[in-house]
Amino acid sequence: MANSKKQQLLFAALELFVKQGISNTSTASIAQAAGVASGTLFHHFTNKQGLIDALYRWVKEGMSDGLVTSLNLLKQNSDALDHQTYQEALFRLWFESMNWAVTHPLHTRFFYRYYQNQQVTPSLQSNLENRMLQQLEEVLMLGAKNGWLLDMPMDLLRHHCYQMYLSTSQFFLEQPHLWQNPNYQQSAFKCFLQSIERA
Amino acid sequence: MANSKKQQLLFAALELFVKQGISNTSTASIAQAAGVASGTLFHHFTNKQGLIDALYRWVKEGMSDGLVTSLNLLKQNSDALDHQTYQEALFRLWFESMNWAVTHPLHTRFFYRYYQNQQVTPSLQSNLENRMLQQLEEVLMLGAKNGWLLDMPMDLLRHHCYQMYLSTSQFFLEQPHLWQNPNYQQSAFKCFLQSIERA
DNA sequence: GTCTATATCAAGATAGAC
DNA sequence: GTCTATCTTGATATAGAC
Repeated sequence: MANSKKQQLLFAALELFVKQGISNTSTASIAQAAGVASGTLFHHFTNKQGLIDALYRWVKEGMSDGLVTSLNLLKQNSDALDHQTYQEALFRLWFESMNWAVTHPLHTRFFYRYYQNQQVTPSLQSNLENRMLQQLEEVLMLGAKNGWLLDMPMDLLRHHCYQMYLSTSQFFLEQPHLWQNPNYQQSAFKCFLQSIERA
Repeated sequence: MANSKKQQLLFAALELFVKQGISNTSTASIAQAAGVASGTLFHHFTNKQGLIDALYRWVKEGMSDGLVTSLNLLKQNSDALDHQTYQEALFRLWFESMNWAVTHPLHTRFFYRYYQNQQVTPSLQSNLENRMLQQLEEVLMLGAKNGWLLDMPMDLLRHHCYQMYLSTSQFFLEQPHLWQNPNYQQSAFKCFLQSIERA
């Protein structure tokens, strides 16, 4: 079946890329790991770069999907929003993101490692990136408008939040058992919240 | 002269790796850019990996050198240390780091891009990494001991600080003119300080 | 769509003169 | 230490049968 082989190839590539790096992984070995002939890979993807980009898109969309739900919930009730509800919404967003990272180690590692690396076509990368940053900005605007957040330039704030999400998820990804530890879980969020709240 | 050619090769590699990525850069093109014969590269480095690792070490040591000075200043006066002096020391440390990043864009980009990427030999990478993290921990212990910092697990705190340094320097590196803007400069530090201080 | 077999080629690395 | 010339390999990508 067409789609099945394509999926198998993507998944095999994900595993190998994370384990050994993209440039150390030959298309032949991907095909083999997927249980597919080497020529078949080039039926589904125009070339190795095409496979890399498709994989990146696939992974990134998986990451976004989880967030979009939480984000929409928050934006629906944006008219009558009090400070506490906003904080709780931020927490849910944060929590879901971390949870997704810890439960999808391969995806997260791949994304994190090839984020801003020339091995993924840069234009594709920044397109997907911008979509996510834009959504994040909407959420932050809600808080800034109400004076709940630090008075700082929005682009810097947005960058900071995004990077804190990336770096914290990376921390828990490396040590998943710490994500089960309430002290770590709460400290991480407190640190995040404190970094952006108006003092 | 021996050392000169070696340096030229390192610098040419730095430029090309940052511009096109490591795997898209052939040893031949590095030699050419350095104005050196292709065989000469393999006299100075055992192979391409050797060059990559040497470059990584070189860059990382350049980054650390600046910090060590600031760090020592702080540790010398650690006996009689008040809160304000500690905050000022943190600021100096932060400021020097950012400044170094903005004034050394190639080094910083290279480091940032190949940080935790399989393209640099992992054991080398974590050795250099640990040295820096250990120094950072000493500084944070000073603050934690006096109850000035958020009561959170030290490994998480250390990771957070290191990542904030990386991500913020990356922000200003992409837009160097914003580093000249006091509002951005102060906001960034405030955000950092607020994220780790006891409320 | 999938396979096998193979063409092509570029890049890493070496040999040996200077 | 540096150069030129060359070897070798392994990976991408294609051709063509099924």
